[in-house]
Amino acid sequence: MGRGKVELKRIENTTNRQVTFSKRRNGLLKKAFELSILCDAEVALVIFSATGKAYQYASNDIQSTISRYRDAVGIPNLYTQHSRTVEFWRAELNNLRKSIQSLEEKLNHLAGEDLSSLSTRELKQLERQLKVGVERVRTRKRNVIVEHINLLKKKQRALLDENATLQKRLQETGFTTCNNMAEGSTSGTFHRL
Amino acid sequence: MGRGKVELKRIENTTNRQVTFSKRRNGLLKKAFELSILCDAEVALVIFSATGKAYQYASNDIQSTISRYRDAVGIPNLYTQHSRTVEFWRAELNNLRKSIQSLEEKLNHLAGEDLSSLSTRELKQLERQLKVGVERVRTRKRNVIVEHINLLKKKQRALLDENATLQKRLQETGFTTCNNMAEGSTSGTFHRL
DNA sequence: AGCTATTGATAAAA
DNA sequence: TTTTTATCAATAGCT
Repeated sequence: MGRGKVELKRIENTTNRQVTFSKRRNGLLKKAFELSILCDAEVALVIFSATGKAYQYASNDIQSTISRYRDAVGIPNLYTQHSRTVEFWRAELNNLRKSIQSLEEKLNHLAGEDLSSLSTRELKQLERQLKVGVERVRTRKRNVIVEHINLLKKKQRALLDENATLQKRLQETGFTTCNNMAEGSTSGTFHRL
Repeated sequence: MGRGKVELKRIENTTNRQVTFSKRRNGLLKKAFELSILCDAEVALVIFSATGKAYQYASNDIQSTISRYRDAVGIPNLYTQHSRTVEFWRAELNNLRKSIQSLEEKLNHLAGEDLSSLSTRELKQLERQLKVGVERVRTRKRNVIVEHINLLKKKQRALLDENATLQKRLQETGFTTCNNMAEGSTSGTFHRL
């Protein structure tokens, strides 16, 4: 069609190519439209020019037609994939929620709450567990206090040493000093235990 | 083109419609192909017949062309939406995991483990909490035992009543019986407390 | 599925 | 670009 046949290859002349694109594009869009009307077909057509401009015709809706096409061809629909992923995450969340519920129940039991569901046997075990916990906490508390005391003792000893050294120096430099000068000294402070 | 003009409306004659569909479909596919070659264009074409059969031409790849089209038109890409959803779920999961971690830490503390991070003040509080727990569990245990005892007493009383009634009936029917016949009776059993 | 008379599309030119 | 026009291509109605 036209004043001469055209080879089926890229039209090298830029102007020609662009003109032909414009005409044929319109023709294609028109024919797509006609096909959908005349034959009751669902058509979706997308064209990008070489320069990147987009043209489109869709008898219904591009998204839905493409989606239908994917289903027809058996390509897993993104929506399907999406919902599967969501299902997966939902299951994960449920698992974690259950874990949390279980942990909270245990915590409640240890706090002495919601015990009505427990048997005598379970109550005994719970009591034992709590006793162990109390004992360990007490032990730890004792240790902490002992450590603290030891630390303070160490500091005290260091300060005493320092005091002795300072007194000694003062005596060596010829000054006499009374014992209570150590208190309020700028080079060291006695901490009360 | 053809022996007569055609109105732009659905062809009512089914055979005609199907034949026309076949012809025009091929024409459309051919023209789509020619456009992509002659003018260096990117073309994607999807056709569904009225009967649901799918036909397609794509100079490059349907998926990529459609994706490009979406970008061009500014429709948020499904992939983007998808990854956003995933991000959302991931955040939810992380929150729950943190909750679980926190609960487990508390449980550990109540079990007297991993106490090194606790201050003296916190240790004191923990001990108090455990003591409260123990006390409540003991109370519950006591209550359970008391309830159990009460239940058994009630049963015993019922059985004693039954025995008395039975003895009375036996005496009324003229039989004499000794007391220990009640034990091993088929109508009632003494449960040991 | 072929065959043509016709109509429709479009290449080249303006 | 769009219009014109000469040609070629597509296809409607028949077989």
